[in-house]
Amino acid sequence: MIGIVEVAERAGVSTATVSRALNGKAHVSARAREKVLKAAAELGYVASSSAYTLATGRSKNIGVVLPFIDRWFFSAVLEGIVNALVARGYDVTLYNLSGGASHRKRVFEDLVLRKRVDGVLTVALKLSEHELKNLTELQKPIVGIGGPIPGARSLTIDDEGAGRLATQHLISLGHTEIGMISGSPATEMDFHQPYLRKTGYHEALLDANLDFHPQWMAEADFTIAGGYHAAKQMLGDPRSAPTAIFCASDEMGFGAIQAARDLGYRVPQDISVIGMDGHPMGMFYGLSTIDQSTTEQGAKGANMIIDILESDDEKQLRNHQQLNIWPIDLIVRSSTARRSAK
Amino acid sequence: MIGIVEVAERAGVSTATVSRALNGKAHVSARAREKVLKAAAELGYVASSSAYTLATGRSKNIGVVLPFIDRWFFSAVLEGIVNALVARGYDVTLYNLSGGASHRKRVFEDLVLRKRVDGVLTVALKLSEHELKNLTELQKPIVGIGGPIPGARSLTIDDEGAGRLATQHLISLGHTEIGMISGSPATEMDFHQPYLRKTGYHEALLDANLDFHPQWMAEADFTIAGGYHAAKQMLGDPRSAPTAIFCASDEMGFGAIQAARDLGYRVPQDISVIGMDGHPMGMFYGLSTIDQSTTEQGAKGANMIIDILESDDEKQLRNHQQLNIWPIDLIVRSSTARRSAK
DNA sequence: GGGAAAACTGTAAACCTTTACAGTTTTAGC
DNA sequence: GCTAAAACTGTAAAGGTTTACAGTTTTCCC
Repeated sequence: MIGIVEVAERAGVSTATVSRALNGKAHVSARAREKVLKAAAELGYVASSSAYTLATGRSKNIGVVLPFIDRWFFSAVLEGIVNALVARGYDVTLYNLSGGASHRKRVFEDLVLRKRVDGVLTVALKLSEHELKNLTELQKPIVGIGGPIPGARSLTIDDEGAGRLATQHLISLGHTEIGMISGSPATEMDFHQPYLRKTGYHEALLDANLDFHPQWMAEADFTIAGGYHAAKQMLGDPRSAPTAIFCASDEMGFGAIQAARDLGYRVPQDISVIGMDGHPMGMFYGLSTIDQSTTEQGAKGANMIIDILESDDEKQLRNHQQLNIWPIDLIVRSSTARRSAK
Repeated sequence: MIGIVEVAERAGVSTATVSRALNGKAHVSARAREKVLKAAAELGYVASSSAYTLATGRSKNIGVVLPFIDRWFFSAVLEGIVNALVARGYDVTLYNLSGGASHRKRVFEDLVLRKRVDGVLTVALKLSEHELKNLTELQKPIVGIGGPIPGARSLTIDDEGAGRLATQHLISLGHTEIGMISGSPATEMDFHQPYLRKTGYHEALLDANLDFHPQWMAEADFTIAGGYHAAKQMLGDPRSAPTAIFCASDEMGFGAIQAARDLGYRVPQDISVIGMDGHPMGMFYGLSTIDQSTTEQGAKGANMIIDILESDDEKQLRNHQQLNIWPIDLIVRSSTARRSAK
């Protein structure tokens, strides 16, 4: 086992100097620094991170908490987060919450508090007051990606505006009977997105003086299967079927397109579908969408938290409400078209 | 800041007893244990993981190294890994290798060696001899998921058998002109899968006495876009177009179906397509496939490494070649059908 | 060349736990 | 009730780093 003392001996200096040299601190002569670097390289020395953490109280490790990993949105955010954090010399420890309430409690009280992480990044998560308090008390910065966290910093798109924009796109194509497949509010892990996107949809209809019928509103779970079943239900009754559907996620959009085809509809001649998120498969299925450059958003969130941690201003560490709005783009493809005469 | 001494004081015992009680060790009276548990709960005490690691040499943390996060296969494996590890009380630290060679070197030499992890799980990764040596020297167990690691344990499907099975399925439907879209061997991060699956394909053709033409073999990068372009090229020339295609991943299968449709082919009447992996979208696009229950495979790999770590047998920690074969399933859907008369 | 200031370096304490070892109490058997 | 053994408990060292503080060397200016 080779530690800092071995390096110190080989370089002919004290451990303090080795530490200073290796961490790029001031008060080390150029000659000493060079000797240390050489000795460390020759011995292949790497400081023990647990000893470092114990001595400094910093772990150079960020905890990322998300409800799912294998759904596209989350894995895309995670990709952005991990790359950005590694680029800045931080590790990332992953916590996922699909294990139920007791598991969730354990994650927050046990793991997160073990001084393992310097900060916490949550993705599309609603924290309970208790959880937030836990984190806040420890003076660990929290940044929420994909939805506002009351009392903490967050980075999120304007979900209401996104819902409005998608709906307005359909209206501008002449559609007057517009359905929506939204997320179910029951899903405990998510935010107000379902609600906010729905609000945007309603507002756009209202602004355009369009009718709204309850059968044009369905709830699903953000998956292809969910979108498929919801769309089939909505489009199955020819008396009330809308001519366009706004889906609160691209996956649900894929499902909706498939359901429409299975029912004999042509997309977009008979029915227009617009999704949301910017899933890479969208390009291949021609799905119009609201793009939110998910991976870049993850990277931005990661950089936000490191900026806070590395700020000289101690006060930065304290959490406080702050809302950063991330821009979105309307991408028009071949799943939306002008309403055809019935 | 509340530490073990505060708990000891409150419980009226020594820190040694607190430690033993909290870690479920023997040699603690029922009464003492109860007092400690009560005090710890009241104070909300959680042991510092860095101090724990420093004292014991164990981090209760597994490093997971993968080439991508936002591609389905990898995120599905990761989901399985994380859930299994958390269930057994381990954290997971993520390393991804999309940052190029220098980044890769840093991951292996720097981060992995900082005593941060008790073991390493690699996904579809080929380790250099140097990297393997680094890990082996530290007596840290390594388990490779999705491809054999020479000199270490691995959990993988029989890729050659999978290629043979997919091809035989097409042959059994009467196809005689069968193309394949395989991975490119250039992609440094992956394994022999491209090669092995291709071998299985060739063997099946040989066994059935079928011809093979070079234009029936294309290489792509495992993405939808890659599969799309490769299939378009292969199917574009009516003189040499095959009547069935085996794609080495479901994503490429999706792309191939789309390309076929864009060229005016009907699937499966004019052309059969079979993919591989078991992507959840396959169900919606009716893609026949070879399923390898990816998430469960991740969980199994995670459990393998913990079993090694928690084994009483010290020798277990040493790495040695060991190949565990994971079973696969042929799933027939609506993208493959009997060859129709031309 | 002398002195003060600046720059550098080393010693040792601190970070918080686990655990070997030694010491104490309880149990069990006669 | 005594003794030996078993069970429990506490003290203190160890784990590997960072850093405050004190001590040493160098620099710079007159």
